[in-house]
Amino acid sequence: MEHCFGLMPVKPRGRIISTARELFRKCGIRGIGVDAIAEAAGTNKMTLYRHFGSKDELVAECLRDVAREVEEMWTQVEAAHPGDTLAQLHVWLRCAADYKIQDDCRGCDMANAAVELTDTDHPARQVIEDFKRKQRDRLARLAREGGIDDAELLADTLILLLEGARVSRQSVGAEGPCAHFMTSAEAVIESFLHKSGGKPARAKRATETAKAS
Amino acid sequence: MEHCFGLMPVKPRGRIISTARELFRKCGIRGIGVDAIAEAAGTNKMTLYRHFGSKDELVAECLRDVAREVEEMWTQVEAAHPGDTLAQLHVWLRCAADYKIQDDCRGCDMANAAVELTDTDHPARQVIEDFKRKQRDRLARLAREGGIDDAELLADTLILLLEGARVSRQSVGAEGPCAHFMTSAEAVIESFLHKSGGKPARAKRATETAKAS
DNA sequence: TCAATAAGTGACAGACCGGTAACACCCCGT
DNA sequence: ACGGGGTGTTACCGGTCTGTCACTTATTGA
Repeated sequence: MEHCFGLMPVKPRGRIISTARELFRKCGIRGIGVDAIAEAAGTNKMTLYRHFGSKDELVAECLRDVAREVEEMWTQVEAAHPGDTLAQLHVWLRCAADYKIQDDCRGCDMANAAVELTDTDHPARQVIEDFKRKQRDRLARLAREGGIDDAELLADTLILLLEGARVSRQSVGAEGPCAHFMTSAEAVIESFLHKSGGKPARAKRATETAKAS
Repeated sequence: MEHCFGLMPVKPRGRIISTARELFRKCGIRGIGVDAIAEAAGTNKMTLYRHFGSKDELVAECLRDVAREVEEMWTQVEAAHPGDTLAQLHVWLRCAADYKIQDDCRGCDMANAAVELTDTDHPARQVIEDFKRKQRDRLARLAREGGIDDAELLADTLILLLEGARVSRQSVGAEGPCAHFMTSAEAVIESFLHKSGGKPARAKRATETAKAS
């Protein structure tokens, strides 16, 4: 019996990660077994264990893969609006909002894993924390360089809104509170801009100098 | 061997629900077995199944118990500030914020269950959706009666903030973005009050009364 | 070409899971 | 006193889970 892997990586390791991410998302981490993952990836359990050592390590590696993907997305966002940090912020929000539209959306892989993996010593924990912390710092920097006074507070508020939208979608669906995510976020940014008063011009230059480094 | 159940209900059924809620929260729904729950509740698996029929039904019943508890909390909040809906809103936020301070906080049971129970036909799904929908309507009503123009948007924004705070706490801990939840929420309410313009006199008074408590 | 490395196979261990059966017990109201 | 319902106990079923072993086959690079 021959398998047909569309855009799948050729090497087993890549296929396993790709398949595992998909199945973890669909069934939950505890809801799918390594055997099923290996079979869906067109390989077998032994090869999976030779590459990852344990299911927990596979989970951690999948989340590292997610982090890499998001990192790529960020470089694209920066390339699309070089120097204009506020525009980058808006594009980022738009990306997140669009992502939530998808039918099979199951929220944030990182946050879901944090909910499901109750063991605080799980190897994926560090990955999750690092990722979320980096995301927070990046957002705060964007806001700061965008000339917003209370940049940290804005960043945290936006993060809470996004995390909330993703988790709310799984509770009450796409027509629930998460439907207004974009409006909420834009309104929050607007109110912070008004608080900061009028110095967005200099802020823009500051961003460019920062990028030059 | 005698057990010592502090404030536990006397009847097995009550003890099972109470214990199950605690263990589901600590270990995750899929992370604890019915046998362990029954034993921790000072009874056995057979009694558990005679009362609930299946683990899935036990989960649903636990969430119904959560909903009952929150309902009680709401009646207390209303009793504390009768008629002053904005004050009720603030107290509700404060309760949620205080709850998140706890060390063993694992976020919202409902949302966590929605993340963990990937099967859309799970009996707990209906409980979750009903609960979240009711919560949303109640918040919107409070905001509307508090004289806020865009009451639905404010309600949804606050819900997203709260859900986000709860899930973020599990990813990056209490010192992450969720630490600013109260500040974020108050700022959002404030900006909505300003937008509403015309009739903030009554609303503003309500805010101050809430702060005074 | 040939050797080293990667990948596939089937079986198995040991644990745990949800759920059921049969039977003994104990308390409580009549 | 007695009868019945709620409860406790033990054993068991079939299934699934993670992880391992021994062995065969394919791939690759020198």
